[in-house]
Amino acid sequence: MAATQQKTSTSLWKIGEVAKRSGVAVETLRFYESRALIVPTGRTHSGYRLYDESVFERLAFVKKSQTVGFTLDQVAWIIAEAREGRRPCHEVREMARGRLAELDQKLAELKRYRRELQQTVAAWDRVGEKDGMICGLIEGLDAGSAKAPSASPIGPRSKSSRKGI
Amino acid sequence: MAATQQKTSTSLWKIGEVAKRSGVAVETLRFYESRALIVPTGRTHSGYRLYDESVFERLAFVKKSQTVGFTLDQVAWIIAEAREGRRPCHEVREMARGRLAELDQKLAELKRYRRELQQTVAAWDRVGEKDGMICGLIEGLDAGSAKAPSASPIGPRSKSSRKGI
DNA sequence: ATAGAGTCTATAGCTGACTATAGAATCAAG
DNA sequence: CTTGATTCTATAGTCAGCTATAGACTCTAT
Repeated sequence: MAATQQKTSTSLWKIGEVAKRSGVAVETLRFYESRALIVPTGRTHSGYRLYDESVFERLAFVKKSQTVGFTLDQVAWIIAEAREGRRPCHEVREMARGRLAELDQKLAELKRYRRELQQTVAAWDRVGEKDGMICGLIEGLDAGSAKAPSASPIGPRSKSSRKGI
Repeated sequence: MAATQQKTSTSLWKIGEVAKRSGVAVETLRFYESRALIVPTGRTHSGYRLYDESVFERLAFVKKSQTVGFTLDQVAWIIAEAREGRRPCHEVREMARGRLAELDQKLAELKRYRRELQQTVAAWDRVGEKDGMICGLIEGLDAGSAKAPSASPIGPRSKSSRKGI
């Protein structure tokens, strides 16, 4: 009775313990619950959430899904389907296919950005410090001349190494 | 004197006209002004913004900068520097270098995601429909087992097919 | 008994780049 | 002169996935 952690045959975990073991922050766990991604097995008399082992598998599922690029909404949908006894394999595959296509598109995009940036830098090196524009950022290359209303003016966000590809 | 558009030697544009010609939305133009990216040459007696030709070059600069991945804050900084007569070429190059590194990192990340996703899909094909977990999304591969508190659990966003899978 | 850690709910803020709304004024055409 | 488009300012909302705060409880160790 004096054990540091009380373990029944199927041990139950408080949210902080789950956080520590899973690496997912406490607030995030509650947030996940609000998004129907996880559900505590029960509560203590005082309202503390209690999780069983399966939460770790579930969190792994969520993480894995995120890793391959699914949104939390998608993951929640999959989980809901599975909970209702359905096996949304077909749809999940569709999602995966869609995500793969997106990934390829983004890869191509990023490669384009990269090439463009490198060429711009190279152009600076050639041009040196001419006057007129700021460090030759525009004249460096002539793509994207702000005259096309149709093409989507895509701009990648980047702050530093935040998440978001 | 009865022309559709009054043009002086250096013609001035109203915000809607700038929007139409540049492809940048009116609200975005005002937003850019609030971020010190553009400034109207003047105003009409009634307060309408008036832009001269140079705004298009400026917008091109902004777009170009976005294309290579600079944030609006960075662009604003560059513009402010240039306006004060400085030539922030060195810093701009630093930014570019940093951005290039980021780009490479993200490229690598995306490639990793892609590979992982493809392997997961392939694993599904091999495994078929086993029971236990949802469509084998977890067992398909064993990376990212939600046990590592240190490594940042990076997850890319993707909207794609919102509701209908 | 009390300090301090952990947990609870509810709500608001963060990131970046917009986008939308409300309500008023102004302008151009018929 | 009236209608409708355009513009103005100021403020709030969007997206996704968290993250932080406030204020109240509860649990554990000394």
